[in-house]
Amino acid sequence: MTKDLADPGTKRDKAVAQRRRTILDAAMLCFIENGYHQTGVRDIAKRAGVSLGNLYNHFPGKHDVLAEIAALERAELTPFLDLLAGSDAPAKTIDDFVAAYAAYLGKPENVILTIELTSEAIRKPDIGELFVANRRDLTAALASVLRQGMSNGDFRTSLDPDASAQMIIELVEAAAFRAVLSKTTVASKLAGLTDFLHAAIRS
Amino acid sequence: MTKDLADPGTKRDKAVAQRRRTILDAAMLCFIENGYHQTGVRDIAKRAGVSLGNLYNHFPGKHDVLAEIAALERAELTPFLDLLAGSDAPAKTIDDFVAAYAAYLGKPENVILTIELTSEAIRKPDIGELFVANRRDLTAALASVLRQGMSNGDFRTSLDPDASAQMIIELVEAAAFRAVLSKTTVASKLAGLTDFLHAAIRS
DNA sequence: TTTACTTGAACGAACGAACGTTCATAATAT
DNA sequence: ATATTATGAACGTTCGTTCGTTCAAGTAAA
Repeated sequence: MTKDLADPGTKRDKAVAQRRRTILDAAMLCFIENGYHQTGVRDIAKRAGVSLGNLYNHFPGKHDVLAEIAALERAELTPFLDLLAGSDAPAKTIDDFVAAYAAYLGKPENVILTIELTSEAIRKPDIGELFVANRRDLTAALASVLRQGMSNGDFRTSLDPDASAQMIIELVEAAAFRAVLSKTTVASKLAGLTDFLHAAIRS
Repeated sequence: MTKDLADPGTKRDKAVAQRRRTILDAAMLCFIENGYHQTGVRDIAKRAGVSLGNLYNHFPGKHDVLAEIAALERAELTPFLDLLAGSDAPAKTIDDFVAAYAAYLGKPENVILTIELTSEAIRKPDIGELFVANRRDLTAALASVLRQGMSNGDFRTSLDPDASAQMIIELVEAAAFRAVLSKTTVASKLAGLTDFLHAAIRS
């Protein structure tokens, strides 16, 4: 029998959960600063204030640390999913979403972590699946708003809502990525983006 | 005095140039298959059929091999630059470009190499600069076509040609990347992309 | 409440493998 | 004869992981 789901958790269990979280946070910072492959397990342990051996009591290996971070990233999406789910004015919701998502990706660390995960996702199937799952949720929510807007006349009815949802997300992400590389801001690209976007989807 | 530019090249010089190229090709394949950090210098040397020490006669180090590959990638863009430069029918040229670029990125190895360079570009300034330089050329050529189309009535005059050029390129690249991760084809996404694009830019 | 027993978190030395790079030496072209 | 290229052993470092051990918290019997 495994642990009861309603288990309040002993003092020890809570401490363990906190340690795990500490390690993950430290790993995130390391990966952002120096990249996954340039980060050693010792670096993570040191930053987390945990011994090398103990890290291996909490995680099977380095890869699993990254995988757990990738899973954690899913939680970051909930604000955006909520924003999209509670829509009653599709055109405005899309604008709000684009602005909010751009603001989120305006923090370079978020972009860098995404890129770090991206390049691992190519060759690590488990991370790849998490990656596409995250994207699927966001795309579905956005497509739903697009469909609403197609019904109420906000958007052109010839729109392919699923494909368009993908592209809207990608436009924001690409702008954010470009901002990181060229050391400018996403905000400066937002006007051009929304103009382009309005023309693409509005009726 | 360095080597004369008009130097016809001795037999030896040519052989050396070929060796260099052989090594670069081998390195490219390694980086595509296993990623930059997962590839050892020995892997490159072995694949190129060259001794480990000799590789260091041709390149100062591993990083320089990647940097040279990044520089080489610039040459890959010339067909697209030519296509865009020789435009007399902007609307058609854009469609042709999108189709051609999508076809190029339809080969997963091109996408993977780009991602590999991308994630290095974040922390290696020299590669980052090559990266943005490549993109600047392509964007400029595409923006020029957009401007033509704005004059001749193909495209809406409210268009921001530079920002739009960026976004067109990014839409194709994002679709290609997504195709790699989800193991589908770029071709299947091309219809939705061009529809979205036409709505965004045409008058 | 005190006792003996169990559990697993914490630790860092140690392991073998692989890393990027250097170098003395051998081969070869000019 | 000379200059350059080719070679692979060797270097020192770092990698991810394993291991035996210590010790504190949890459990249950007395």
